[in-house]
Amino acid sequence: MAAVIEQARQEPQQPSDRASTPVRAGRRRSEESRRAILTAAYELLAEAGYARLTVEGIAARAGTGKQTLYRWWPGRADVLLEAVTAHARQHIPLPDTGDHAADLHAFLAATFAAATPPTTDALRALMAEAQIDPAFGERFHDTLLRPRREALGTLLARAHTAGALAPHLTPATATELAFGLLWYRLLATHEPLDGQLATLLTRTLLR
Amino acid sequence: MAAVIEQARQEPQQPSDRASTPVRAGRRRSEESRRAILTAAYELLAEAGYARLTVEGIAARAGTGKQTLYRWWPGRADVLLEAVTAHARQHIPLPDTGDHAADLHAFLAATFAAATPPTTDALRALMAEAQIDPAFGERFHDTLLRPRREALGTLLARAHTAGALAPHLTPATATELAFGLLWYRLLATHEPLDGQLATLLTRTLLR
Amino acid sequence: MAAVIEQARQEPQQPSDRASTPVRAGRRRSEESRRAILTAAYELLAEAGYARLTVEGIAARAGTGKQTLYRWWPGRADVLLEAVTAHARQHIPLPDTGDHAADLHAFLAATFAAATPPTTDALRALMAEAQIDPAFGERFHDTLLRPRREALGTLLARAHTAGALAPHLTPATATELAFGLLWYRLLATHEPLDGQLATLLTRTLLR
Amino acid sequence: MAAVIEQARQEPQQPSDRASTPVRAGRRRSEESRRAILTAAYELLAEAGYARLTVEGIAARAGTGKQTLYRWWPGRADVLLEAVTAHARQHIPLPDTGDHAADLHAFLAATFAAATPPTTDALRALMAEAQIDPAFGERFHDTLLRPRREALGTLLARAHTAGALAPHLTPATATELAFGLLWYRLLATHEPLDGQLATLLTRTLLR
DNA sequence: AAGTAATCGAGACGGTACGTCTTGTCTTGGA
DNA sequence: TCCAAGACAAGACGTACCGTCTCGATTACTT
Repeated sequence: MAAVIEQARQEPQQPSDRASTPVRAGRRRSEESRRAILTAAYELLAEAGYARLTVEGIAARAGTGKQTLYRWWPGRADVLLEAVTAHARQHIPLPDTGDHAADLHAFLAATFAAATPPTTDALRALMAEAQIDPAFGERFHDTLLRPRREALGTLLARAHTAGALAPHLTPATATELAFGLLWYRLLATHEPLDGQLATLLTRTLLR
Repeated sequence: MAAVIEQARQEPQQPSDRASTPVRAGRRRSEESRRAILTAAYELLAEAGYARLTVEGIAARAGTGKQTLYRWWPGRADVLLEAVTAHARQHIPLPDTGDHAADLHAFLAATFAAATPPTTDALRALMAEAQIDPAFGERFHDTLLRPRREALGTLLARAHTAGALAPHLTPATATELAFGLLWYRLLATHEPLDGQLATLLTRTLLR
Repeated sequence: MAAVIEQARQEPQQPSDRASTPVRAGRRRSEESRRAILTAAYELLAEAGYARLTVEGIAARAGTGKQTLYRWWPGRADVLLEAVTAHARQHIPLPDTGDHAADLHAFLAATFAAATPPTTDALRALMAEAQIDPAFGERFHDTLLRPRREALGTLLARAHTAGALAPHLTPATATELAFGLLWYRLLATHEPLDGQLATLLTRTLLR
Repeated sequence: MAAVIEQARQEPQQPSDRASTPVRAGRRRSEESRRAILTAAYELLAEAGYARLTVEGIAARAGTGKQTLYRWWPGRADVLLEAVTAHARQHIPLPDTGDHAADLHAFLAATFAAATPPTTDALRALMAEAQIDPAFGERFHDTLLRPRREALGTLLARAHTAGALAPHLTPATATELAFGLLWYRLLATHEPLDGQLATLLTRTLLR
């Protein structure tokens, strides 16, 4: 868990940066506190669930003040979002081998592989919060949902151009079918997502 | 809105009944309060969103005490669930004309037609709450999700038996694809669900 | 300590009453919580001093919620004020024997006797808060200071009418001299107030 | 206001000095920051009252860092104390003309004259803080209260030696009566202190 | 008609977390 | 060594709701 989060921030990503003044006075943001908060949030979510995940609890577990959390994130959901995106970054490549079916299958398999127990809890919480807090919903969309949707859309557009897409489907709807299935399993049935399902989806979406 | 809710309870449905003692002494449940609470919850959701929908607010708007709400529902989400199911009941028939494609299309079109603005807000809130409160999640599942999934499953099983299902698909996965698309649009993209989409789905899921 | 506070409220005094509606619905104010809060405040003041006397601490010690305190008092200072006035009520009679010197001495001696260690801490805190929060200052004035000033003023007015007041003095200034000495000792020198001082004041203020 | 404070520091007074090393390396204390802090504190007190006078507010108004304030003063009260003593220094002479009544009256009149609106707010705040923070109370006592009490004590001791004190009074109690009246007016009644009152006090304390 | 029993609106209760504010300390880069 | 800037841990503030618990009043069924 900690290991995962420590990997984030390799490239100076500045997830919630403030200004662009090149030289600034004053103490700099504590990278240690940032990581402690992300880790604490992730751990507490696993232990107690999102309903009992509180800003106070995160700060206490992380050994920081609440103000430090509020200074850098709007609330608990954004902390979780950063933790998840930091984690998920490496796992979503965009294969382009020329074999559309292989590419699609690889993408789906990688996506499904990233949606496993520690992360699924966070994803479900984030999607829930996105419904409740529209402002967070937009950030969630921009940060997590859209990039993945666009990646798959690009992949499927290539297939479409090559005439490989199943009849009647557009890249957009095919994307929605794929992610719809993913999220429906996460949110509604809680069934696992495996390679077999990736195969089935590949066959259904392509000719 | 109020009209919709007033229609519910035609058959004595006892949404959250207590015991089965046939005759009991004492004052009987106030139907007026029940309706006022359902209406107030629905209105407040539309006005302020789920984040600001509170038990206190509902009771105040309905002109009842909080205890009256807690006596008959576990919490705000269950009030909303009853309001939605009362509304949605009439709209989900299970057509069986022999024409699988027509049946499926009719089912999907009816389902999509029910998922329109006043209701979609409630559905999104309910799905969110189901992620946060697992106990409610089960009730949500049993009351709303499963019945619809089973209806579509039955319909698609008939098609499957007749060999009309698209290759590789089982009735279960086809159901997930359909509802996955529905919920993905509700939760993630907020795009409308129209008859055209029902046609596309029908063509994709059937041969 | 507790004993003192329990004596308060003998006559239904209703220190911070709300409305005058004779019949009210709803649960009634908990006398137990009220007493627990007054006692907790008094004890914590003695143990930790006014600087560390917090609303949270009082509520925690009293075993009540913070809201219960805020429902009935504006803040910690008003709790202390009620505790002190409940305590001090019995100790301030207004003697009228005809012997002005004896009356004055009795009044001062009783006043000084009430200003002893457990109470003095509270009085100093109240006077301090009165300087910092003008709104509380007015309540402090109306509840505690003025009644005592008026009592002594009445006593000294009788002496004045009988020509017993020291030359140049009015009842008002004589009152200010007496209470000025009292408060100066409480706030500035922390010297004790004894019967000897009452005698000296009596001789100085009367002929 | 600013003018008053700028006059302070004529003799190098070092209000809260550190060590006695005569010559030290490094940047020297900024007299500009010191004055800005004193002025800002005084202004903010007048504008917002002691309750809203914060270290952060003072530093922001003064254009300094908080650390600069904490480096030279223990807290906001000590800043105010320095501002007041700087102001009050010139106004309290110790007359000795041989005419005890004239001397006393002059002393009282000068003292009362110094206790006027801009300063009274600070005095009331200081006396309040002295009750709440005992450590500051001692500094307040040593810096402001005792010197004045000793001055008046000295004056009255001369009168006592000459047999001019009112019967039963000692220089100490007479001093307490005078300052008690002063502070009671400042803290409790907020009535002004005028020359007439000085006359009355002179007549009461002397034969 | 009297008694019993459950519901109702009202609202106080003990809790918990919120998001903000301020404290006093620490860490920067510059003077 | 000091300074302005500003992040930090800590902790209290006053508020908002939660779900529970009295209350007196009302409404039904049972005797």
